[in-house]
Amino acid sequence: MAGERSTREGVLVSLMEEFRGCGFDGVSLSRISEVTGLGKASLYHHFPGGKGEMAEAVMAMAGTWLEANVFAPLEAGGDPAARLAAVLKALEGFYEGGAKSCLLDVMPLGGSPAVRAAVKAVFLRLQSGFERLAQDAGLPRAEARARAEGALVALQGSLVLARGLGDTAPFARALKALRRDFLRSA
Amino acid sequence: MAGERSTREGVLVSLMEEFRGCGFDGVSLSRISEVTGLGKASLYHHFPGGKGEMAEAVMAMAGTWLEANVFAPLEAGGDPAARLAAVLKALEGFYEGGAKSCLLDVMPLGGSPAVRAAVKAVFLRLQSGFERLAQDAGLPRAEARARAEGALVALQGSLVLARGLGDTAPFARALKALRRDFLRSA
DNA sequence: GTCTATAATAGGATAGAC
DNA sequence: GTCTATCCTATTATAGAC
Repeated sequence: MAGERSTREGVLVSLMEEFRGCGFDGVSLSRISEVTGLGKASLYHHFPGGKGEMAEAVMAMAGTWLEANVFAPLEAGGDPAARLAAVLKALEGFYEGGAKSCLLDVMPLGGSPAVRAAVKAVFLRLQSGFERLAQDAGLPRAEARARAEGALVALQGSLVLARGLGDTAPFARALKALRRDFLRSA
Repeated sequence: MAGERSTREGVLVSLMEEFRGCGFDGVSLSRISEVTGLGKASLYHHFPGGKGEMAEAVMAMAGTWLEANVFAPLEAGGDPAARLAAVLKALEGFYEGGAKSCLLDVMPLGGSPAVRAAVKAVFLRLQSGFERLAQDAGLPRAEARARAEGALVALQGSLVLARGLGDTAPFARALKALRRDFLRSA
């Protein structure tokens, strides 16, 4: 997910960094022009729909990344413990240990209905993916559902706390607790 | 905390609703003028520092509310179960059952250093307040610390999830779990 | 304390050359 | 595909009358 600046993907990576750092409304086209190295007109060549389309494209790219690094392990067969470890490691990297905010948190504010719909869809798929993982580990359906929601709450909440405190430790502790407890039998 | 629109407190209540609904950058002075019923010049009469000062005033008012409805019960003596119940009931009302976002989540994006400092201070005080409550219930210090952080994570995370899903149920479940488990002996 | 009016700037978006 | 130049609107903020 590293980005050469000249490719579309590189532009989107820079865009994502801006959006998750400042939120949709906090990012200006001038700023986007700076960080991507592209003039405003060039940006409109790539994203005729303007800032709204840029946000949707960022959500789509994040979706692609999630597909490969989170949904796939969650929904694949195989050892639940290994799948959990893979997912948490991927998320730890994505959030840079708690230093970066989550698009699912910051994008709904100011984002278009399409962006909000994407956020909702991702939350639902994460929920069912974690639920599937917990069930594969032998947990009953109701308990699996509760743990899946708990995992999403822990990830989002600890990121909010980490940002507010300017300290990544809460996120690190949340990951540690998930590794320890998520699959533990009831 | 109900607001007549003409008093300073009423203006601040309207302001807080806007800020927590759209974030700092998502709120314009025109919008603020609409919802408060005051012209822009009048707003600058009350808040010479402009939007930044309005945000700081909102944080201050929220701090006052927290003082009376959350910090006081957390830090008071008396039955821990009753204090927990009072705090959670107050928070449930403040967030309207999960329908409203938290300033601690949305204000750091775009907010001034003063606002971010206020957010951090509130998180620290909440952390130590919940920790005190758990200790008063007989939990060892380390466990009390962990539960306090867990409570903040659960509140923030469930609010993020509720907003993203457009469904207050995660917040309701988080409150229920806190009522059930926060003081339970280890 | 509130208003109307207005400035000054930043924001999103487009035209047209290269 | 990218650029410079420009447009239009919204935004923040202020002046000055009442």
